[in-house]
Amino acid sequence: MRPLFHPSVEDVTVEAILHALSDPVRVAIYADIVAQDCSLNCSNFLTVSEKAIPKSTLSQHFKVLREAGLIRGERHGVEVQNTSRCTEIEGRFPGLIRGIVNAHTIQLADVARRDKAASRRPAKRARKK
Amino acid sequence: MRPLFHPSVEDVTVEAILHALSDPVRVAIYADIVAQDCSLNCSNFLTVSEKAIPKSTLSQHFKVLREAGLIRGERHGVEVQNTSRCTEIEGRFPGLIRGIVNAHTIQLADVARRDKAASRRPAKRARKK
DNA sequence: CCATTAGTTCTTTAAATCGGAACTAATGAA
DNA sequence: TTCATTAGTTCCGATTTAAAGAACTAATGG
Repeated sequence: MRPLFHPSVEDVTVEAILHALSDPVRVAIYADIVAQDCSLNCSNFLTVSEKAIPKSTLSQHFKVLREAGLIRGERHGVEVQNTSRCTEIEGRFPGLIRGIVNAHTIQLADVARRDKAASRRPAKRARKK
Repeated sequence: MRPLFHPSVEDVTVEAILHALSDPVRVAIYADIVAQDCSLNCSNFLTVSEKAIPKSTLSQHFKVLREAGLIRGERHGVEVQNTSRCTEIEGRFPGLIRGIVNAHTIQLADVARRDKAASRRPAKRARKK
């Protein structure tokens, strides 16, 4: 089984990073990998935000993150261990990853706050047109 | 002629911002608008990096940037004046825009440096397969 | 050798993107 | 007013890209 492909840091592009992280499922995965700094296999993510995600889709998501240079995946027997490459990327694009992960955290908090407020409020009916 | 739609800052999402800026043409446009802090009409961008871009495509790009909350567009007679909303976004997601624009600048410099090095080097023929 | 587990690849279907052509709205000239 | 021009949008067909079920592969433990 041949090892997974990874671009070298100097081949990493801002566009690829932004594209990879512009998908809600992928940021969730990436944020998780960064948080526990490192290592999580694919199947740990079979559900993201209470929604089941087919593993073919998940496999593609990991591939996109890998090819954008955001994570490194090493096969260990039957499973792959993923680690974030954020120090490498920080070296080339200082502040980029931090800015994105931070923004994502803020947004998650905002959404949680809004949902909570909405559940305390009487059900708002659809606005008539 | 009705005014253009703009999301309020709290409705802006990280995903939409990253998606908007994951396109090379759109980052180029956005970086330009941010640089001259503000105002440029659509047709100033009919060519990006020596390549002509059809105006229907350009119109869509501006729409994506607008709806992501990155720029504000005001109609002045027949043309639209675009300004960046980066202070607003900075308020909600500190460091996000700076990180991205900065990374983009670094990448542009790297590409220029590489191209220059390549032009000084003898033409490298395609690797045989 | 077989069963199981973790991921990948293939294939079909659905959605997003690109760009040409036609259209609209504002402005200026005759 | 009417006509031409300019700036942008909208519509639509063609191409790209993404999603997910099914079939497949590779490693591991009986």
